[in-house]
Amino acid sequence: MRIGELAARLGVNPKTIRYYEARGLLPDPERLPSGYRDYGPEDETRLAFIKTAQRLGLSLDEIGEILAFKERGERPCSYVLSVLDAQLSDIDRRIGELVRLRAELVALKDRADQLLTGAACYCGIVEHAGRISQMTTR
Amino acid sequence: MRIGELAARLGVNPKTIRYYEARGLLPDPERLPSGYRDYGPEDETRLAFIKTAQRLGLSLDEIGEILAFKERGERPCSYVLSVLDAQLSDIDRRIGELVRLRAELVALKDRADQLLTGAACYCGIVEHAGRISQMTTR
DNA sequence: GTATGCCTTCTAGTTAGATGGAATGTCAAG
DNA sequence: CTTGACATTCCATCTAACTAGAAGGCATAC
Repeated sequence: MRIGELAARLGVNPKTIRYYEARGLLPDPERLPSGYRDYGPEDETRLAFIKTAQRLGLSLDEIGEILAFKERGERPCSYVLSVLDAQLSDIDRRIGELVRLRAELVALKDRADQLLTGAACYCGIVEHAGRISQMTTR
Repeated sequence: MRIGELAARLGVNPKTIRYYEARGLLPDPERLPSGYRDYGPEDETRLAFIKTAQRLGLSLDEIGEILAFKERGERPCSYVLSVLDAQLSDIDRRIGELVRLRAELVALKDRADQLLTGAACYCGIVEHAGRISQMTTR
């Protein structure tokens, strides 16, 4: 598959894919006789992984380290292990924080549900609807 | 407490606090006779919330909406509720993804532990130690 | 009484991550 | 055989979120 199709499947800009390649996050792809990049399903998997990890707050550098490590068949050094450990405990902390934030939002919503008796109402926030919908659909 | 102390407690730059104030994330604080900003514990709580939410991937705009909503005593409109719902389901999705990523990292680490028999070893990644430690200590 | 901290406003630079545009080349359909 | 969608590279620009510096002035601490 060519870059446009891969980009469309994952909902990213083709430029972003070339950018990731330049940053070493994606391997140099096969090329068609025409010189076009030719991607397979494993590239799609890898790109999806990058996007997911990114949503979770990992930087491209961190994601690159994880990917490099996944590829490396050789013996890892203890330094690499410690990086991995650090990432793990970081993730644990984040899960905890997310759970707490979730609880807070739920409480907020419960309070809101009680206040809302059914009829539509007007409030200042709606005037920002444009900005908010941009915000929530990105 | 003045801006410097608040900044130090939370580990942020004083400039960042003024920046948040300018963005409307923090309320205009009380002022000392001297004109200095005077913060109380509730400001610290709020700033800590901002920083946590940010680590979890929310943008300053999103955080602002949540905070504005928390403050608003009046009846929320159903639009606001739907924004809150969207944020909640987003958070649920992220928790799930984090748990999966965690499992993946654990598997990776287990494989690594097996390979590592005890002695130190050299590997290419160590040559990037500078970059990595920058990365993991940020 | 002199550092050091904070105030204001303004301007400008930084980083990460991505995106846009120009100039040029390739491919598939009609 | 041309037209429009896509590809290439290179360079430049954009956004979010800071962060820094300067100018000029008052405040507080040792």
